Amino acid sequence: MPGPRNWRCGHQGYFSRWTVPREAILDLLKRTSKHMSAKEIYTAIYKFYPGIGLTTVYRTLDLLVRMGLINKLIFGPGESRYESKSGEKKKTHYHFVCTECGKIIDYDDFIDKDLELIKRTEDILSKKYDFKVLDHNLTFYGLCKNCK
Amino acid sequence: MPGPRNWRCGHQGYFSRWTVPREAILDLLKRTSKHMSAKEIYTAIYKFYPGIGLTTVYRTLDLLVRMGLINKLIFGPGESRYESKSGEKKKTHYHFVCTECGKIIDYDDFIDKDLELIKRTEDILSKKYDFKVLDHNLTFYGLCKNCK
DNA sequence: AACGATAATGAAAATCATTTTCAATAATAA
DNA sequence: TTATTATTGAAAATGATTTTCATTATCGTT
Repeated sequence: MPGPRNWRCGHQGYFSRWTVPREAILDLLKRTSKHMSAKEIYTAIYKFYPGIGLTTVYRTLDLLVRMGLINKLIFGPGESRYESKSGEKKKTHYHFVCTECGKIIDYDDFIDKDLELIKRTEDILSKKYDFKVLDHNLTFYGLCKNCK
Repeated sequence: MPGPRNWRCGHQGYFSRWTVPREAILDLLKRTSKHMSAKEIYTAIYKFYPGIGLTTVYRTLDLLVRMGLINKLIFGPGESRYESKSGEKKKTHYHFVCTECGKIIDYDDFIDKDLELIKRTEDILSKKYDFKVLDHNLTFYGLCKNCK
């Protein structure tokens, strides 16, 4: 069944028509383990659906982010990258980024302690600064084994 | 004494002349507690040094980042922001970013536990993935007290 | 203190990622 | 099957940053 589960009756005002490009982009991101940029997604879809436009890719990615189906990753200057929250990578994870070659490694080892700490920090700081925490980012930068 | 300490004899190949714009930009960042964008820095310097160019601001910020004197902060799409590592804010700290109004709060409370955990994570993961960790980013996103 | 080599500068143009505009297309309700 | 209009794609616009290049100013040498 195509589209987000129950889209026929419950797409919650995010969209009104589930289209071929939307299905193709969501499906691609669910199947890949990579962290793809808009242009990479465009190129991949273009191979089997040459009618695709880069503008539509950007618009669809924005929609999927708002729907909470994918994450937008901003590791530094240049292109943003996207990953699905379901499919290939459903577990919460963080990232290593190689500043030399751009390689990205997902890690979810020992993440319980990380999450515990982050929860604690959120609690303390939301009280102290009266700040409602909605999201966070923990990323490590360095050199991968090929570049160091 | 202007410039990075000992620049006369020890600027380590980063530059060969310490100029008025460089001094002005580094000085501004040392004195402010804000996280300023290139354009904001340009506007601030322009008030007392109207000869300044935005290009020079970008070039100088890049130099200071490479020298390790300032941090470049990328919180999301749009402008990058910069903060001095010495002066106003010498302690290691992390950030809260309000996604509504853009307000940024520095925090360094309870950061010892954060740092300890991050150190441990770095150790474990650099072994497992053979990755040399050089830097990391921990940022919280949400709504500040005025926006929530 | 002035000179000279050249590093650094600033204005304008170029670039890159992303967003907007708008006429054409296609998804869905009737 | 048709009609409505949300969605699309191409092209233009935008915003942040980088590059180009002729001019300027720093600082080692005189």
